[in-house]
Amino acid sequence: MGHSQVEKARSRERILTEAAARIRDGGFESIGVASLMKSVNLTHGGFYGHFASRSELLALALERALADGEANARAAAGPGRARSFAAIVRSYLSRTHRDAPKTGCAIASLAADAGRADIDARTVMASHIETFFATVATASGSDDDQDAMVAVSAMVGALMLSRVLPDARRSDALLRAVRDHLIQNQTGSTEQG
Amino acid sequence: MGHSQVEKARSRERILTEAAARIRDGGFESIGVASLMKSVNLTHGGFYGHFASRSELLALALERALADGEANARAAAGPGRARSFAAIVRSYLSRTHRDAPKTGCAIASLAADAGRADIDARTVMASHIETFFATVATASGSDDDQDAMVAVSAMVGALMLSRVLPDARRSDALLRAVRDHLIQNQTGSTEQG
DNA sequence: TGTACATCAGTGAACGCGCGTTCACTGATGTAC
DNA sequence: TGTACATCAGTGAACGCGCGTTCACTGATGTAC
Repeated sequence: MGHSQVEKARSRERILTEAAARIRDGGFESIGVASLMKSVNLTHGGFYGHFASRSELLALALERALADGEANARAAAGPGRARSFAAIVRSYLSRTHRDAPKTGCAIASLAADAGRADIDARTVMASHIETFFATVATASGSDDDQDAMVAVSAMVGALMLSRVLPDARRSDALLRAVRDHLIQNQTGSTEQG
Repeated sequence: MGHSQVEKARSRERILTEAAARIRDGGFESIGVASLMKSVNLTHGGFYGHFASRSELLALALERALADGEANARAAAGPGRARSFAAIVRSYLSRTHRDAPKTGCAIASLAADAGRADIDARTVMASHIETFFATVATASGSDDDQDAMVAVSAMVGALMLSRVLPDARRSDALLRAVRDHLIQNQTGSTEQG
């Protein structure tokens, strides 16, 4: 059993990573200290050597989840390549993304929870929402973010709704409809028929 | 203290109504049997005279919340008048709606929770999502619901995101951007510049 | 390099608390006569 | 209409359970000499 300082840092990392995945999958309430530690092969007592409280962990896990989702989006267009607006939309509204909330956009998974949370959580998520707006605005070559707001709202909404629909065909159809619409009416640039 | 059958039915109604408001405000986890009963001026023991379990109440409260939200939307355009697409969008993306989740659209409040829930909850919400698609399609005079899907996704996404943003000005700007965009590019009818 | 000791990451039993649920009870309701 | 009684809506104490948190302990780590 490892007890070195290096391993402690690794343990903390594993706890945080697991927590970030879990909150996206099942919401904040899905995290219990005991079960979280168990899934990382530690016992619950050790938790407090890493975090002051469950609440502190949740705050850190939210930041981690948001950063994770952003990093995933960044990687989506392929290594090194700049993301086009279409590439962002295609990966965000893919079945892959819909079916993997654990590793996906934390804004879509946790916006409702954040909306009910304290000002700190909302502020943290807000900065990531603004980043998303800016990223989309840039990708579509727009100077103001009005159209980016529309595109981001549609993407987040469609992803969330697609995760509710139990009929796979309808869920797919929803993703496809929003994807096609956004790509055809390239927000930010001139309207295309 | 009333104990008649009529009052029992009223009690049940008050519990359900309160629960439907609460889950939209704070999610399913915000409902505790004791505190729910207390806010309706009853004691926790009586709960089980009305519902078999907390879980049964939650299922009923979800249906009620979804129906409530829909009824509100139906009333939004004024009594008796058919809702135009623009009227739907304006009321859905109003600051009033954003600031009153308790009485607002349960899809926006609970989509993430539903996405994580069992098939029953997802099926119930799915039928209301489909109704929303159909309502918007009809209001915009379209025969297929592709464009309605886009509009609904954008509305739901924008409402949720607007509830996260702590800066009122940014939140307002988001609602306005999506509202204006949807109304200008009347989905379903011919594109307008 | 080897030994002695302090540190500290992780263990697991124990805690207090709040929760959903049960149940014996109370007293108003409503029916039978 | 009035009385006697059964019903049953609501009460509140008590339950078992799981949770977050604490803490005395263990044994590997890593430092001092």
